[in-house]
Amino acid sequence: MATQAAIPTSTQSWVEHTADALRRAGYRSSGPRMAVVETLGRHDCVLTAGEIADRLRSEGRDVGVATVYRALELLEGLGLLHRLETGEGPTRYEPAHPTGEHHHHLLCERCGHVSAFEDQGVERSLGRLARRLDFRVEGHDLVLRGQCAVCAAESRSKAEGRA
Amino acid sequence: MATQAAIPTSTQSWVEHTADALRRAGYRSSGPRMAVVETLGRHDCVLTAGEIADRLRSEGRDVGVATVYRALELLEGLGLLHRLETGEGPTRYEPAHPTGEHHHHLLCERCGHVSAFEDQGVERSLGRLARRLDFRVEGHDLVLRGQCAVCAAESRSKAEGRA
DNA sequence: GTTCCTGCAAAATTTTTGCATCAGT
DNA sequence: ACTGATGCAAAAATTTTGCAGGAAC
Repeated sequence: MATQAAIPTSTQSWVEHTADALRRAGYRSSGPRMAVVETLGRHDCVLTAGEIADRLRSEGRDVGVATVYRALELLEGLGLLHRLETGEGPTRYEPAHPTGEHHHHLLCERCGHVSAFEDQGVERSLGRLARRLDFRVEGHDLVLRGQCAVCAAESRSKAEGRA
Repeated sequence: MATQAAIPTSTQSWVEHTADALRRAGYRSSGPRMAVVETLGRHDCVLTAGEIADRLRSEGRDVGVATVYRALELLEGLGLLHRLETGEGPTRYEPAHPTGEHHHHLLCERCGHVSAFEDQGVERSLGRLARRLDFRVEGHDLVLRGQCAVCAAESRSKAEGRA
């Protein structure tokens, strides 16, 4: 029920869907803008604005940071991206799938690693909750904080060593 | 089950509990530090570092921003504060109650207002989920995004006016 | 040919840090 | 007294903005 495995992202289709959505909304599919979209589409994990700019630079496709930020802002406004803030470091972004299918995140507070999971039980609870609140719920963000398996094992063995 | 009413915060006791926890952890209960704690304790809603500094200044108790940030960092590290990032504006903080009792937030994306709610159904789902993951879950953050009742009413009446 | 988009660089915002001085225990 | 905490101011890190030139439609 709760999957922690790689989430199938059918990258290509999100990039295509995004290009369509931009055109339909009257925006241009310029080179730099699509370079940002393609970079996001190639990674199922979250990326920061800086990381996107760096990756593009290392591919020889220099795109100014301002352009990256503007593209991210536009895409998020169109519901094509999800934003994730973990409290450490800059804001991260990842593709939002048109199916409404989405996942949430596990943040390891020791190593900073972010991974994804899905859980239908939680989604159902959130759906029921949304119907009860005097608030028009349009989306939700959920982050579980703690220690990933690797770090948990490390801190366990350290504790044993000390004992 | 889902409460959106004011959450009883028994302010005084959190401030006292925090002073104790600081002392027990070997930290000093200095004037500026406790001024930050008391400001947080007087508000059940979230506050930013800047807001805390401003409130203190307007009370005549000037505390440097650096001190506010250092106090917030310390308190969060001791589990005495929760941190909330909404993606708009600076990080917000609020008291974390020693009972483990906690709430989550509703963020209105139109007016930026943040309110709180509790829901046992969601908490139970999250508990079940945590047991299934290969991850040592120590806490969770949940933000529901959308429109508050006021903004939803406004956008509804605007739509009618246009029709 | 328009109009939107980009890149650069400067500015704004938020948070962190170094260091001399001060206060809590 | 000792040691940690503060305040200031400078720096770092992240994001936004103005504007002249360039690219998409």
